[in-house]
Amino acid sequence: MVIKLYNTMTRKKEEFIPLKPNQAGIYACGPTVYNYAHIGNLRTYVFEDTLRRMFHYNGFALSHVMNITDVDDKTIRDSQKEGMSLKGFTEKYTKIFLDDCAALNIQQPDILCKATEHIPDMISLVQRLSDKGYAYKSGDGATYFNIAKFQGYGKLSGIDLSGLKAGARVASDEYEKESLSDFALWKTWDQKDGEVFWDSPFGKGRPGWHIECSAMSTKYLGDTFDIHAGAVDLIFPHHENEIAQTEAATGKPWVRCWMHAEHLLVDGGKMSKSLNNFYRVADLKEKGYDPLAYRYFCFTGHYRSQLNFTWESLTAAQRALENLRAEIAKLRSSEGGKLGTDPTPEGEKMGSSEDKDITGWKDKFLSAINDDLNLPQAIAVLWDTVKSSDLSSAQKLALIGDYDRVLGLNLLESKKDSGLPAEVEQLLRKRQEARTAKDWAGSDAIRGQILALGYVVEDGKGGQTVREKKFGE
RNA sequence: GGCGGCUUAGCCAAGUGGUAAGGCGACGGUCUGCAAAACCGUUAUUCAGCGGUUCGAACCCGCUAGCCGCCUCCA
Repeated sequence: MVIKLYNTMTRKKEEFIPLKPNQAGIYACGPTVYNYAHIGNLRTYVFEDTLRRMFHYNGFALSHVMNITDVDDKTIRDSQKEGMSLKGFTEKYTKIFLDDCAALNIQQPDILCKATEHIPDMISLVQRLSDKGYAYKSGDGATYFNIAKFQGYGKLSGIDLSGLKAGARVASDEYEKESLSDFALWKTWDQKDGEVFWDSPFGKGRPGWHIECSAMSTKYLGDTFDIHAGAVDLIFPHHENEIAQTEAATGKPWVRCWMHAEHLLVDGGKMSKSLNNFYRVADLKEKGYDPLAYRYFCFTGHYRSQLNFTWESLTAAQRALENLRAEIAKLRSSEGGKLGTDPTPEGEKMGSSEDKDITGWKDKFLSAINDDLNLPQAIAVLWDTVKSSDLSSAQKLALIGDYDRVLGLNLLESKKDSGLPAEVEQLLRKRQEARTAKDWAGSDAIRGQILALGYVVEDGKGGQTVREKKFGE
């Protein structure tokens, strides 16, 4: 089936045609590891994860590369503030970032590359630019890219350089550049950098911000590759500058499709520390939310739309996920346990005659995700499947397992049946006694005690049953 | 000032020319000692407002209002 993706460069949804059949090379801008990632950052990585999973679902082989920016102004500044070495400092935040990703079931890219481990690659790229006349050294020793020499600057962002002079933020104080728009390829060491520097033909210093992405993406994916992804704020100047320096160096078209995720808003506005609406995965956990509820929440809006985060909407997502799990548990029990924990682990054993009913459903799901990753639509297909009256429980479970290869919500992961706490068991016995004696007040009081322990008692025809309480119950 | 985007029920949101997906919530019914769960049913004659194109528009065009983002190191 055709895959359509929106390309920021052309501002259109286009059929995705890979450079090599059934293979895709993807470069995704990763984090600068100087602080904790917030949920807005993570939205972008959830998006990239679904992109990755969508390709796998379509049977593509993937080279998915992500960088870790572990040297820049902020990492240097804040590592000094925390009294740590740059390496120790960035490793700390890299680990936290990866843990957060794991909590959201974001799969690791095939190649995770650190800027500091690719300095020679960057130096040789700057050298090439220098040899071709695109770079110049300013009075302070830093090496800059000369934008005036590059045809087509601004083609991604649509920015008009002549209008930039009226811009609000133009830092003209720091360095001596020929043009305000020129950007650093190699920065000169200064005292504030302390121990952090590398020797290079351009002097002692460190790479500019953009050069790492050009150097590492072409190293691992070639001079031209399929997709470059990131969040919208990177369109300008980061990606614009990357294009300039990469295409200037190679003389070839670089990225075939640019994909950008929109921002997460909080209470209708930008997340900011001063508004105290700067949330981390740890904050969600602390409030009792399942991190995967945040993943589900991300799927309720399209990646190219701003999505408004509120606690109310996260709660809705949490409840929806719990309801989904409850439905799945019912499907399982109606299968009488004859299935294992995962009826079709790969979801690929379809196609046998009895499963022909489900290919129509699979097509619906595939159409949704192949249409520029329409996850809200895919979620709707999931619910329609769960509620369909035309499918058997086994078929539904097979489909859910299949969809979940893309959704990554661990829908078929069976909860370890850890059993009830002894305290709850005891209360249940006491409550049963009270009920036999028709002591309703006593029975209700014990129900309250059990609820306080996190369990809900329900009285059905076969007596009382317990389940874990739902969020907010 | 320049550029881009958004406005769909109480909330979160799909749909982008053929007559309003899905989730959450709410309400009514069945059941229950009461609840809960479950099941059944209800919940936008209408898509910010006005005008235009069209046999037909939430979807295309114009204007108005409101909101958001970017304009040199922010995902």
